[in-house]
Amino acid sequence: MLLDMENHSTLLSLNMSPFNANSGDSPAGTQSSSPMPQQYGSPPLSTPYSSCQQSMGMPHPQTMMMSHNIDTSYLFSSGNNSMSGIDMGANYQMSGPATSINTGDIPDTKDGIEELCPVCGDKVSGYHYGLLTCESCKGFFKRTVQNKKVYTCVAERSCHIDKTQRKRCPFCRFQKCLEVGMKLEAVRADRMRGGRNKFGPMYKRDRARKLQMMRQRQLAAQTLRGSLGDGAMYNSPPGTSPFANIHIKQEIQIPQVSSLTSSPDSSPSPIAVALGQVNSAIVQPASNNQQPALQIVGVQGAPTSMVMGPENKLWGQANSTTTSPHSLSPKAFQFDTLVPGSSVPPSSKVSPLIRDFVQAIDDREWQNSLYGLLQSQTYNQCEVDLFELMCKVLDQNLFSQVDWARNSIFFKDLKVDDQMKLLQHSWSDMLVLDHIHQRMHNNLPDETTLHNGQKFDLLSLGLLGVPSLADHFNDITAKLQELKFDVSDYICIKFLLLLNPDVRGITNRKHVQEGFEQVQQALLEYTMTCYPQIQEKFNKMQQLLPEIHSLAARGEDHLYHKHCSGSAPTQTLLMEMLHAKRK
DNA sequence: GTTCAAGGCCAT
DNA sequence: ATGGCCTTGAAC
Repeated sequence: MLLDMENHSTLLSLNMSPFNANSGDSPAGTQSSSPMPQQYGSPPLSTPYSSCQQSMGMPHPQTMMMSHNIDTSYLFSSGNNSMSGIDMGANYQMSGPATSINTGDIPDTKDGIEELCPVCGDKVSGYHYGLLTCESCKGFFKRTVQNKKVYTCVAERSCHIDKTQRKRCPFCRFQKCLEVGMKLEAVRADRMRGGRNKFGPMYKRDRARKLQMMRQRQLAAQTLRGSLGDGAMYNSPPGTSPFANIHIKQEIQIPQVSSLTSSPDSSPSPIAVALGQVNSAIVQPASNNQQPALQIVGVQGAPTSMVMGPENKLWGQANSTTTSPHSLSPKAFQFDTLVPGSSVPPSSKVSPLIRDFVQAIDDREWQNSLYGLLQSQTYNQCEVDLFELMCKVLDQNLFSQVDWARNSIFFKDLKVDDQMKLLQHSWSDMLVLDHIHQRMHNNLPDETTLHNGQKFDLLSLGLLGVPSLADHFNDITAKLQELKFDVSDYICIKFLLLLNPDVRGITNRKHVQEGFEQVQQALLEYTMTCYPQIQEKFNKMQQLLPEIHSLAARGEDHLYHKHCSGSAPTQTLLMEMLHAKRK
């Protein structure tokens, strides 16, 4: 089940690859040696994070991996999502449009965009080491890398970094530089001056995107002005007008999963952790990414369902470039909130089992997580690898799925071994089914524009990255639509996929079988009672399961081969699932 | 020739 | 050590 240990060890180097300039395409082809000191590559695996006083100048590989760990641990948060502990200080201000709107000029990127440094919030002076930062953070980053500085945090490795306090803790400042995406490999080992590096085209594209976004905003503002009358928006107090002063305040709610790919050798496998194999302990989300992310505390029996804290801001409303999540209620499908004409049957006709199933669905959370991840992953990034991003989203969905399962009736009573086997067998089917559900019942679009302007193909999530499966996917969706496939059907089918008594090696097959049959019975009664006009709805739905399975299996193959060719992130739950099935 | 993101310099 | 300003030089 666990990934091979050798994978774990290669992982360290793999994980460092973005920062290791020894690859063939180092900037300007000049990098001849890693700027990192030795301990960078050989972390003390046995005592990770043991002390913040530990002298560690350059970020430890493990601190770079914290995202993964946080991500794992979020499954175990008990209603106290502390992701807000990651304070990116991320003011991404675009005040340019205000000027341009007033003057009617089309701004250029230099005058039009006034962004704040993602590290400290100071004024940006240009692109430095991969992204727009201020002059001081540029210099700080350069000095740190060039001189192989070793910093220590005297506090909790979570110091707030802003313009006035950035000098206080270089350790945390450098951590933040890395978090926001400053690139080590852009610092030249040979100190050659001048010229351009491989990031040049990226900066150019980023500039073009920003310009385009500004123009779109300006257009929108002009349209709005036209419809509201000229004075309308200028009379608003600062910050209240939709366009006069556009602030895109970003709060990272889902940790970046860019380092989702790694964990120390000694750590349990993602799925084992996710399932709570670790002494049934609750793993608390790290309050910030500087700390041991997988803190195992000895709290037993605490609630483990994940509830977004109120501090988790949704996808920025001001962000006009990204499709907003649909207005979903916290629990999107409550039978009692039935509206006339809705396809959801009245609660009186629904068995308590199904009612409970449906009420446990939280689609708003699903979409928040999705858009939150897309947001955090593209934060101040000129361009991201869309396939890699898709894998990260799938991985996150997988974590959510494990979390859902482990809190679900029938499943939660099983031993972890059985749970693993069931999940290994059904995860991809369930991912596909989830996507069908999000698309059918929550109008999930097939595409969204990321914060950096790139288009992200949401449908590819449902296709597990295989575009050619779109027809098959649409065909299945159409058939389900004909059957008036509703939310109750969805969740029951999901349980049937999960509680598959035919999975090999299940020790407590009887319990799985009982659960399966109870859900089957409930679904059968439900379809007969609520959809008597649809002949054989139950059977027809069941007949579609092999089709979903075949689609998912093709997606799995594709992902597996991408992984084997080195194109997919490693050491993710997703990849572990792919490997598990092939063992 | 111009641009602009690298590295360097030096007052603080 | 910091950070504002200067110099450099490949890409355009």
